[in-house]
Amino acid sequence: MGRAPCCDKANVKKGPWSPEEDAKLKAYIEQHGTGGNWIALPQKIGLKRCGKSCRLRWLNYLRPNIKHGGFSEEEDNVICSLYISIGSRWSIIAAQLPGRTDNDIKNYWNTRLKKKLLGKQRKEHQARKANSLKQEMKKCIANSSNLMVTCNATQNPNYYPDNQPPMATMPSIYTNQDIALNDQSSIRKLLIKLGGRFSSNDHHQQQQQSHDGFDHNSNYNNLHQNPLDNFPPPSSTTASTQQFYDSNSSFSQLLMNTTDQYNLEMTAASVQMSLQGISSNFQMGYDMNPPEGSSLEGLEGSSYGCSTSGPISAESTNWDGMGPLAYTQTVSEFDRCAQPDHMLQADYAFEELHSRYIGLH
DNA sequence: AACGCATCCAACCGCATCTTG
DNA sequence: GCAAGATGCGGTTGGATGCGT
Repeated sequence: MGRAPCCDKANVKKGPWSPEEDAKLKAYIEQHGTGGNWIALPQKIGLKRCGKSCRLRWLNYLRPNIKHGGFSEEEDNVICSLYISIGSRWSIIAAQLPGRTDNDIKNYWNTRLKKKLLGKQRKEHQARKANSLKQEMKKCIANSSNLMVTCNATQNPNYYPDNQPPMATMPSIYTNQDIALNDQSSIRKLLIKLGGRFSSNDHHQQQQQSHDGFDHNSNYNNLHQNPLDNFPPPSSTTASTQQFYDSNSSFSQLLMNTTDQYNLEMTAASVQMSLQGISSNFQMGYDMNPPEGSSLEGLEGSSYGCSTSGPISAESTNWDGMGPLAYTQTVSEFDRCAQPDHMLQADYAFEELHSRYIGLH
């Protein structure tokens, strides 16, 4: 048995409220209150409106002390901070901002604040990259390669358990200091939110032990405490993620469409991590073909890259100890990204690697 | 001036949760 | 404990408006 409609759909007025309707509703509620029954309210007043519509009109527009527009910088920060912490719980966010309604905040976020933050982040990133990254990355890759060829692939699953090789310098390209949210991790979380969340499958996958018996999750968990994990992902985001993946068989393929500059960054970051024996639950990206003479020679980059997952290891970084590869490695957390926004995802990928790197030192 | 496109935001819709009998 | 109705919430829609060409 289906639910009975809350009102007679055929006889209720829809669309914008007239000043007369507003006046009637306002006068009645100010004098009598809502009476605890919105459904019965329109009949009492003589309005041809659905009770839900009356409630919405009162809460979002007519009740006293409502503010519209003109969000301050401080309010922007509150909204962003809460969005990072609790997601799109607009009613909770609105409760922290007197005079603001959930609908108003939601509209403000969707139409302005989100774009403002994304625009700033991207603009800064691109400018910074244009100025300094090429030089730094060249140096970084050169250092990493020199170190890598000295590695012994027979060492333990962590690759460098006892004798840590010297570190090459990672470029510090993510500072985001003049965004309203000043700390990098907040921005990172925000970008994750903008892209999507872990699906339950993703999370489950992260909890699995790696095939080599090493507990890769310990590092993972330490570095990826996501305060949102306690909240189930919204169905729409999950669907969106799925839709995105349906049209992009793997993120790594998508990655190939981003800039060469980015591939360089990813490569450098991956190599650096492997040098440190950082054990992370990685998914191999779309890579180049295995080098000549490797036992994996003949495997196409795409088939290998898209099907392999696991920790950074001798196998994934050094191909039978033959030296560093110029492959691109992507993190499995990319599953979070729901929006086909290449640059944002690329930004986040490297930033994620960078965060892990920083987190371990 | 006219047209098309982008943006904004009030209002709607459907679903989940809460309340009541 | 259950069913029905009421309420609250968040995603989405579509009309109004602004802006560029």
